[in-house]
Amino acid sequence: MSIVSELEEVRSCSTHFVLAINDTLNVISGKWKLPIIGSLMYGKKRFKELERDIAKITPRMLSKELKELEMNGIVSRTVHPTTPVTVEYELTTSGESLKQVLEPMVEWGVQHRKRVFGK
Amino acid sequence: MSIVSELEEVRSCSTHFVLAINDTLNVISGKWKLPIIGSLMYGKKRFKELERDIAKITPRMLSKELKELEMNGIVSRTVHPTTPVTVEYELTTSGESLKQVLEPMVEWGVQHRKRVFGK
DNA sequence: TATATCACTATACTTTTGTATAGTAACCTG
DNA sequence: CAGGTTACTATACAAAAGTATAGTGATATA
Repeated sequence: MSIVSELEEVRSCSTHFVLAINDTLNVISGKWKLPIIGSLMYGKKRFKELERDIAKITPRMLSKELKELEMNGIVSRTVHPTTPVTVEYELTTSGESLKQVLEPMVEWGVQHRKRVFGK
Repeated sequence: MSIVSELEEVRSCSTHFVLAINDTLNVISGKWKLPIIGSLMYGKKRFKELERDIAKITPRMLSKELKELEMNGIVSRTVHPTTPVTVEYELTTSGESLKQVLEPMVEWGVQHRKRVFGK
């Protein structure tokens, strides 16, 4: 089935429509996923670099969210056998492609804020 | 400040970028907001109609989420003094404009599912 | 008079999500 | 050989989000 006709079908059924959006939502929701993705959009980073980049994140949460992002194919993890080991996290092509959904969210967010708290 | 130059600024700063996306995310996140919005995309609905439309939602959650959506200017609430009272919920123009962010999410969600569970 | 409809609200509870704090193992530097 | 670096994990706890169940008041119908 082509992507175009599949999208037609999903759009026509409220249940499938909501499910597809939830697939996307699950990937980016959680308190720290966006800050992590945002940071990785500037290039690959090591664990400690992310920890320093993202104010107030704890190593537990960073580790947890990175694992989920990796499972979802959004980031890749590469271990370099240096001493001490260094681990690099990087956006996959799927991760990069999230820009197409984040960009409209930025636009809507900015416009919404204007509507809510005057111009 | 124009919307265009403002978007430029937001895109250039990781913190503002994440904040704008979170403004959007907060409006649509929660287990029941998308089903509600999805249902209202087919036209105005009364409380009981929404309750019947959305499988397994409790009146408590429906009431709670509708209140939040109303506060955020996504839905409007109109009371008709019939007996018993009927209350109609409808998407505002802000609510309708969410389509511009939901549509890319549908596309990404469908493509992501293909990538994750084979074609 | 008994039951049903409408649009909710109240109370108590469980589950999920996130925080705080400390610790691990391997190695390098002073 | 004490202290710092790396990338984490373990345990306990607090807060937020969601569920289950019952009840409200006005009115209409059987």
